[in-house]
Amino acid sequence: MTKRLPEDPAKKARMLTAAIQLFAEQGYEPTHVDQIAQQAAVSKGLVFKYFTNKEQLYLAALTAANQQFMTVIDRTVWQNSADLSAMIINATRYKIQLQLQFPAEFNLLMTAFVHQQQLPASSQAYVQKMFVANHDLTSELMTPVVALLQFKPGATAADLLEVIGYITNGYIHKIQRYLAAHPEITKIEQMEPLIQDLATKLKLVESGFIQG
Amino acid sequence: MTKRLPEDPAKKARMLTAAIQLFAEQGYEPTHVDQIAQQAAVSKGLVFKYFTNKEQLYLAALTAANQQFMTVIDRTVWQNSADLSAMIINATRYKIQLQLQFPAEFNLLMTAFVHQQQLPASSQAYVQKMFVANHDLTSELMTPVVALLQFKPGATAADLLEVIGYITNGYIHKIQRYLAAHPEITKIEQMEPLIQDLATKLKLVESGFIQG
Amino acid sequence: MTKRLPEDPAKKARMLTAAIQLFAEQGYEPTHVDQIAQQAAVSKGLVFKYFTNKEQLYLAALTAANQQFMTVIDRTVWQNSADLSAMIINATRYKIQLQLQFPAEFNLLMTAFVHQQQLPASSQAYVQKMFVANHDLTSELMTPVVALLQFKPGATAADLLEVIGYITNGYIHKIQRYLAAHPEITKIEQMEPLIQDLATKLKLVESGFIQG
Amino acid sequence: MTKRLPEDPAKKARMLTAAIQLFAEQGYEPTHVDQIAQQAAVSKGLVFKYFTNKEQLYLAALTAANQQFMTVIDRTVWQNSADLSAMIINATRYKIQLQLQFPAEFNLLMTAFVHQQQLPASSQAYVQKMFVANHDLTSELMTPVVALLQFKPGATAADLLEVIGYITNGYIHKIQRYLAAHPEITKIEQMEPLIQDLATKLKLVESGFIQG
DNA sequence: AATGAATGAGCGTTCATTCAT
DNA sequence: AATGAATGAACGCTCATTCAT
Repeated sequence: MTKRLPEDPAKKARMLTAAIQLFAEQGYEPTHVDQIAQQAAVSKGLVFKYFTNKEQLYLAALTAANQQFMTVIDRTVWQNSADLSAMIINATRYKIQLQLQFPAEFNLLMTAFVHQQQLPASSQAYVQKMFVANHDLTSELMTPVVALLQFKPGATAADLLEVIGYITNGYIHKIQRYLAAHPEITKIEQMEPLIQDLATKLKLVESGFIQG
Repeated sequence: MTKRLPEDPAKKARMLTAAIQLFAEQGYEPTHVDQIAQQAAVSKGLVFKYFTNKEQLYLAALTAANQQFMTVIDRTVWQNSADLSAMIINATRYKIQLQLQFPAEFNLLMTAFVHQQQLPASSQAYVQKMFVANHDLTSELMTPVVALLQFKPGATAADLLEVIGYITNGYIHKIQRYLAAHPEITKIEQMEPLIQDLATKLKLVESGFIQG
Repeated sequence: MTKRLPEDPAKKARMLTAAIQLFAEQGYEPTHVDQIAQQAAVSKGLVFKYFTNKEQLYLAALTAANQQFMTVIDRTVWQNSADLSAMIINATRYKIQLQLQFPAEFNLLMTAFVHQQQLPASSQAYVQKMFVANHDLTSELMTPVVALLQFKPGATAADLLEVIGYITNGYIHKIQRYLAAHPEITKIEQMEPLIQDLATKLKLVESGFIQG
Repeated sequence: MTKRLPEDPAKKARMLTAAIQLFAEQGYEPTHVDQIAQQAAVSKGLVFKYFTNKEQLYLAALTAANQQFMTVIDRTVWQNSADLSAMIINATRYKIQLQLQFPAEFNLLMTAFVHQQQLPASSQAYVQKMFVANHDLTSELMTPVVALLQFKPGATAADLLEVIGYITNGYIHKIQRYLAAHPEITKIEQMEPLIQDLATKLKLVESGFIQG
């Protein structure tokens, strides 16, 4: 309803791109608005006109990064999988692909949780909500696949999802560290060994590590 | 009566306590030396006399928090366990106890990794080393127990340790969030349901979630 | 109306003027950037934007003061002189004129040597070079005149130049002290007695004080 | 009349020695009371008890350095000279000896004039007076010798004394720079060439540089 | 008398934010 | 709308001075 200010979308996009990259690389405090403006090839004043203050800019960067993934995401990756392990492998492979494609956005979201405490309370709630939504989406996509499984007595779908969540989360961090240490990697194929390793582990979680 | 010492241990302790708490709550950059001095009820000058500069103070806080746990830690918790799950449960219960007893120290160490990039390079190396040492200690304590297990074909002790690492790590964060949201909890007994839940999950990882 | 320039020359000039005056009056350490900003009627931040730090500001003040004289200096004063005494008198009269015209600049340069040891090493080199250049210029201007003189046995042009250097140097200080004590003096004519006195002395040095 | 506080003369002397050396080496501002106390092997508190504040300490150091020379000075050096040049040479040689013997004191007095402006007005007056007294002493010692000279028409004893003052002053600075650059020099004999050079110049001033 | 731990005003410097153009 | 010069609060840190012991 409220008439939006006429904003140049190209400039706004450049600012967000710069913000995403620099906040992801350096964190919240060490990134200066000056830097972002310069990298976006706009004036500092315009950054404040479009985003009010540094905190809002950070939040906008976070939202944009999240949107990036939400827009691009291909749900069929989750849906067209034979079984749970295959699904997770597909999903992980897909995430790595996204990470290779949008490294700055990916990094920003990964570090966002951590920087929450450095932001005013109001922002923290927003970040929180975003992550909950992400988590819910993943659950939603996984639930139908898990529902088909035949669980042992005492085991539940929720338990398995939670455990898988911890493992994949840990693995994503491992991969991120690996990619950061090996910037020459640009193709998903080069990550295949790690993906297969994760597959093995997930299979073992399904069927059990221990003889008996 | 009390002889004035070159370094008053009471004051130094107050400064470290304040530093641990504030760095843990707010992170490195947003915490100001003034704040720490005020909370420790000493002058700003004294903080610099005792710790040279803000970076060293952070490092000292980190070291003190780490020492706290290293000193107090009871290795028998790991060693006197019937099986792997029992061991991890004992360890987790023990960690929760420490977290309840030294919440600020615990939080500081948990966030230290994350703040690494915001610290000068020299500090990063120190933090890194500390965490490697911690990880090595855990591995050392766990290895003998895992060695006794009978693994299924294709499963290895290393795989299991890695997976367990991800799960317990995720669980520790879950518990930390839970405790932060429920400050009324002061006794380990109140956390018993969560611990039992973790136990169930670990058992399932050992034996498998899926029928057949 | 006035276009806002990246560096407002009026402001920069005000800062330099203030810096020259205050550094000259008080020396390097006792002069505070706050003071300079206030006297120049700009914010402290702007001083740093224009001059990076206090040391560079001092150097800029020094350079500006030096430039002032280099630009204004009229070499014909040295060149169109009948003999050595006349030349030195002309030069001295000219220096007094400059001192009356740019007292702060003059004072700053006079005290610069002395403050060298209180400046960071990098600045010392610069100051040193500036003074050597000044000395070289004076020598260059004087050499042709001295070369025409008929020296007594045992006397050399170099000796005479050195002695004259000590005397004029001492005299310049004397005049500077005199002007500082008599701020009502604004015209070179009022200094004529001192100049004539110096002329007499230089003549005596040429021909000798002592009978026989 | 007023009962003096019981002061330990040995400690006071150590403080003054340290103050003289450090103020001479580093100047007023860059020298810290901490440093002086440490070098004097007394507590910082005692320095303030004995000298009230840093400024008074500086003044005391100056006075002590001056006293050092006043006490030690051998007036016969001036008095037992055949003629003016001999007298000045003797005096200069003597000053160099003092400079070698009490380098810190000598340096402090040489730089005092310059640091005057960095001290509060009250101190400046004191320093001023000290230098005037020194000058008067030199004049008093020289006057009888100069009085014996047979001056050319237009030349006066006062003129000659002034000119000689400038030259010797310039020369003392030259020697001081030379000694600072050649710390291996410890004996007056090593300075003899410079002294002879000065002698030559003074003779030339007496009799004139120029033929005819 | 003597100490040196403790203080805090004040320094140089940074950077988010404002505003004249 | 867009700029970037200008601001000033706030930071980390120093050091003359004080005062409990």
